Amino acid sequence: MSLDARKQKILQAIVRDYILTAEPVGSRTIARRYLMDISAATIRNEMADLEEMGFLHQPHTSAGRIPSESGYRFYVDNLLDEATLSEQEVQAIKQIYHQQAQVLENVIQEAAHLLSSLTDYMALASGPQAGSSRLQKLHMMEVQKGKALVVVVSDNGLVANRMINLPDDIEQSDLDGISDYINRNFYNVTWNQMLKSGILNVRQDIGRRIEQFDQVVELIQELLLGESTADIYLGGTARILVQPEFQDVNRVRSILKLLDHREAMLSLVGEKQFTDNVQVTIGSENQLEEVENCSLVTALYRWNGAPVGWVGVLGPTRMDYARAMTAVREVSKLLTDIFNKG
Amino acid sequence: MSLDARKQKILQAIVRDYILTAEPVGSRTIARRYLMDISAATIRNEMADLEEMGFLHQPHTSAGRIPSESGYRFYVDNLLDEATLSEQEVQAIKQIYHQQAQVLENVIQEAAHLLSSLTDYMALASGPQAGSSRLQKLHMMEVQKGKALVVVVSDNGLVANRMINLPDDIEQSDLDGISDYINRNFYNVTWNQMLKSGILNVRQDIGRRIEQFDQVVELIQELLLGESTADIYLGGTARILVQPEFQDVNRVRSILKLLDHREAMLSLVGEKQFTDNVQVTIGSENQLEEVENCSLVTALYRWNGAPVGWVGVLGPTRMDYARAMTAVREVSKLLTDIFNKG
DNA sequence: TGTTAGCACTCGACCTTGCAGAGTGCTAAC
DNA sequence: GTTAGCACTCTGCAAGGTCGAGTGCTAACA
Repeated sequence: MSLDARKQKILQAIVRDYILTAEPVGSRTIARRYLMDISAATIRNEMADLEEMGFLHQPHTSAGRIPSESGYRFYVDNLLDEATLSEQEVQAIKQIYHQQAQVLENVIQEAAHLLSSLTDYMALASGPQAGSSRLQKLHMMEVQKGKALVVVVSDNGLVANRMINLPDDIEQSDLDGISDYINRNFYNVTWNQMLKSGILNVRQDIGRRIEQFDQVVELIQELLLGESTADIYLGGTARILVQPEFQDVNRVRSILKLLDHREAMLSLVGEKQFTDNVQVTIGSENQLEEVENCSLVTALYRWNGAPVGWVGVLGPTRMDYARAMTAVREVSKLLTDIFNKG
Repeated sequence: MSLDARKQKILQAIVRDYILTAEPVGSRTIARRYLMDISAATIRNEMADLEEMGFLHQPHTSAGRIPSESGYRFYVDNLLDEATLSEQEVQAIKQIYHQQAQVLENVIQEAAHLLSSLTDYMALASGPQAGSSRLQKLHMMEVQKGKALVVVVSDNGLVANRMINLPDDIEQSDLDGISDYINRNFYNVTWNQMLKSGILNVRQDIGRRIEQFDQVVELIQELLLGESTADIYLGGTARILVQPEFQDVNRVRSILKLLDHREAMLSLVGEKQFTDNVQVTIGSENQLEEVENCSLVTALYRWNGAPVGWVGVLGPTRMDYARAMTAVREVSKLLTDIFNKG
């Protein structure tokens, strides 16, 4: 039994209506509201088929149908109409672009808020994490006797810093020597290349002089590999509570627990995502069971051409996918534009 | 009518029982469970008095009594017994202290998690914000042609950095000149003193050479005055949902909305708090209406003797104040210890 | 004068019952 | 292959009844 045109139309109608109302959809509703040229009885027959094929299910005998995860999946892959943003919404996006003083964190945070207000779901955004970027500059500055600040910059413009302790006999000139050495030998070099060309040897040479040189190496590694427990920005956490499926506190709890484990949130998106398309993960397609009745819509943003982070929304599986996808796409474009204009 | 010893005992019993059960407390319960030497009828009379005095109220005629905000206030100020932490809990605290690689953000985040798990409420912590600290060191490094990173360190060990654009004709040696000048003239100087001794003049001198010198000044100001929208760390957001008063989603919503406005969360604690004691704010004593049926227990932590940030828990007004206060006190001490040992 | 027992009363929580409405599956007719 | 009709199922809701916890008041007691 294949999904002929009529079945597809019916499935589409059911998904749309359910997204709108959050109530199980009956055959009569479909006949009246969406497909006035066929009767409810016919639709009932088709619905029975669709249920057997796994695209729908019934909460109980005398209720309407609800799309299953495969139902949503088919809808997203085949039946979706592009959504468009209103002129007003487009303006709201542009406003961020033209904003003053674009400090990295603020821009991403604003983007998350914007995305959440566009979709009415909870928005997530990762801070930029350079996958395998290159060392641009390292600097060590003595801040007070016995304490120095190490600052590392990558070619993507990311910055990391850490305070380290020094033995008493080290002076700023020694630090300059070390950072000069590193800058000369490892400029524009990735972490992997560093390993090969011997940053570990440097560690041995210098290790005697700076006990905590390990921390410097670690800092470089974290920055270049993007392995730091990078920042996650959230927007509209409270908005998910508006959705009728989250009226029950127990359902919300598992999502909120995620907020406590930001490293877990990074894993939500994972590494599969290296396409420019908007990605949709529906229900249990997500690895984390905390969000097994949620869907996630995400997209990458880029910095100097390379993907460095992502934005997305998390909502119920009964999500307005068309709208969410458009909003996520536009906001990710916005971030890419902002980061590449400077 | 004054609060004689017996009334105090009864109030104490009611608050304790209500904290425990979250159910309105009846006279019989008190007589049986707490004060077996007086009868329920007597307690009823006393309770009527306590209600008239504003320490209790009744949800409806035939229900028990619930402490009012003034009831909690009197309890916290006069009737509280010190709580103690279990050996196990003390160990958990010490564990953070002895942890490796104490990166600032991680330590504070861990502290928030710890505090939340100790109390079962939501924990908040501000990142260090130096109130009026002193410039320790400024460094400007050219990262690529036309782009420089400015790094500023305060005497509290706080670090801020920002990327600025440069005109083409500026080189690293020029940047060094400028930062040398600032370091020589403003070392160990507060923002207020800088204004007096003329950082604005410097701006005029140098302004011609670096268009974006404003941003450098702004960065210094933000760091020294602690006016940056500093980081707020949260722990156990999901835990508040366990409390019976937050079974209703609408009550949770207003709290979660706070999470979206981190600058508002800073204002929760505000400036009144410059004592070393643990501070308790009950219900509408809080400025923000979002938390009008919550209580907040906070304490400062210090860095080199100066108060730089705070930790606290947010829970229902029916909070185990004794325990919360002890936990908050210990965790704030922990942070102070950690920051001062290095 | 303060304390206590007893009693009538109140109110919410909970259960049962009955009904209306929405929706289905099946069958027979078109 | 499509449709109308019908019996059946299940939820949601409102009405009514009972139970139990708790109160305020009064009268008796120490």
